[in-house]
Amino acid sequence: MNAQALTRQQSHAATTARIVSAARHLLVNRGEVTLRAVARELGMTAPALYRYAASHEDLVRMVAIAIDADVATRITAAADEQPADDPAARLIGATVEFRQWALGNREEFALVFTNVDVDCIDEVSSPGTGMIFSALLFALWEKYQFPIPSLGDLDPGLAEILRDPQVPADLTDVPEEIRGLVWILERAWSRLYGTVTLEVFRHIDPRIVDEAHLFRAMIEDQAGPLGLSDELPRLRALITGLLAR
Amino acid sequence: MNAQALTRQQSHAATTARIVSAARHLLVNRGEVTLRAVARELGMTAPALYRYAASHEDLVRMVAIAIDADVATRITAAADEQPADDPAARLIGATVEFRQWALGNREEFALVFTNVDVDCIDEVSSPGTGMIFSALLFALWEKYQFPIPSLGDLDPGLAEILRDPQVPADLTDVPEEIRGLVWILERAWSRLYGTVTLEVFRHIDPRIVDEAHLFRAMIEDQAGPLGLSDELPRLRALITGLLAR
DNA sequence: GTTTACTGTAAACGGTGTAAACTACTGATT
DNA sequence: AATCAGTAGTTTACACCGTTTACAGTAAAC
Repeated sequence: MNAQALTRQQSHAATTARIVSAARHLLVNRGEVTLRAVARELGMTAPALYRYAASHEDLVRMVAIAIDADVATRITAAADEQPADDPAARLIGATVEFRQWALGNREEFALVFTNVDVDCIDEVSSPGTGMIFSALLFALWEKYQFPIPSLGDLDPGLAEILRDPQVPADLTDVPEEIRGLVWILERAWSRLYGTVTLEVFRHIDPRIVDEAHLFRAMIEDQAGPLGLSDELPRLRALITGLLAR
Repeated sequence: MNAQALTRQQSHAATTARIVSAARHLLVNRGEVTLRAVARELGMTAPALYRYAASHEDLVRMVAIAIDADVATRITAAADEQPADDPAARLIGATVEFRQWALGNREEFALVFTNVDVDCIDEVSSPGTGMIFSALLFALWEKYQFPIPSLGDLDPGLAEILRDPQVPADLTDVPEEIRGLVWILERAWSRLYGTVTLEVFRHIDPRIVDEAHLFRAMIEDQAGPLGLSDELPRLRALITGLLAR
């Protein structure tokens, strides 16, 4: 019973995957996702898709989740390209990969990261982008021991939030002294997210985007607080190499 | 002849304004702009709109331009609420106003500032958001004379871009020593834009958005480089007052 | 006073999301 | 192994969308 029942829902999952894949393909190529176009791509009719998605909005949400998982995979792979004992290079690798992916896939980036409607992504069980950067930053701290603000020095309301963070779920069961790391994480993420979004939507001189001046400046800004001042020349070269690909 | 000819194109401009207004109303309330809904709002039929907009995309672009002009007006008004001889307060006022407007009008913000298609806004003749902040920052420098990076110290490619900037057009005919101010402007704008976008799209703990912790931290980050360290306590209070409204 | 240009309508075409009814098929139950 | 139920798909239909075409009225231009 189990084997065949699995076969059934496996086939369901398989065509679901094909649907999402076709939808992503359409998003990238045509710039929009249409139920009928997706169905056409699979040799089906549009109403058939309602066996797999409750609505068009639901399908788009599935696409967004798939993209999110994809970028998470890419970022992780980029970090793993660097030595395991070099958390600075790993963080840089993931950061550059995120930026390059965003610039190369503007529609997908816009769907996942600057969308008013689709926001149920954070609830997904798989480790999202935020959690990956969280882990990379934690590894960086373990090696470099850069200063972490004490929760007592921060605004009381902010400290309370940091004691019970929502997004980076893998920082639970972490001692009080390190909770300030969450604040550093949020601020670093805001800088990366903000810079990449600005670049993607071109609200700045395009030449600055092309030559990545702002992106580099953003990273170098953060090197000091993250204890990476001494590593900067080496990391600069690493960034140049990664950007050149 | 002139008076009546003006009357004609004035009426054209008037109904154009009514169309754009109705479209903005629909964008805010229904979350989308359709030609038929706009026409219904004005007691017309959809094809009539083609006398005023070449296409649906064109109409959306007109809406985006109207929103951009609106936010420019609001920001300018917010700056003018502060004393003319207090450029720090004026910059803070405009910055807070921009953030509050963005959080209160997410659809409109998304249309103008995080849109892949609509990008012809920069070409508009009226002074856009970027130019307003540019003027405010220049006034700030005139009073506080904070250090400006020399173009020679920067990356040569970057220096060349800064000598011939595209976006802030009112910085032409400005001496070489001040051209580094453009770089400061771009970086400050990237931080404001990035923080606000992150807050609008809620890619961070919502409580941090509600209590504006990240927004305040972003501003305080920039106080030092902008020569405002001594003014910080006073500006902090100003921000609190502006946010409370 | 005639002509011209502008502003609007009506009808229609193809495309969209979605609901309902219906038909095969196929995996699970007996 | 035969039956049954639910799954996956189609067909049809509806309301809405952007857009084009042809046409009518009306105000301006000469």
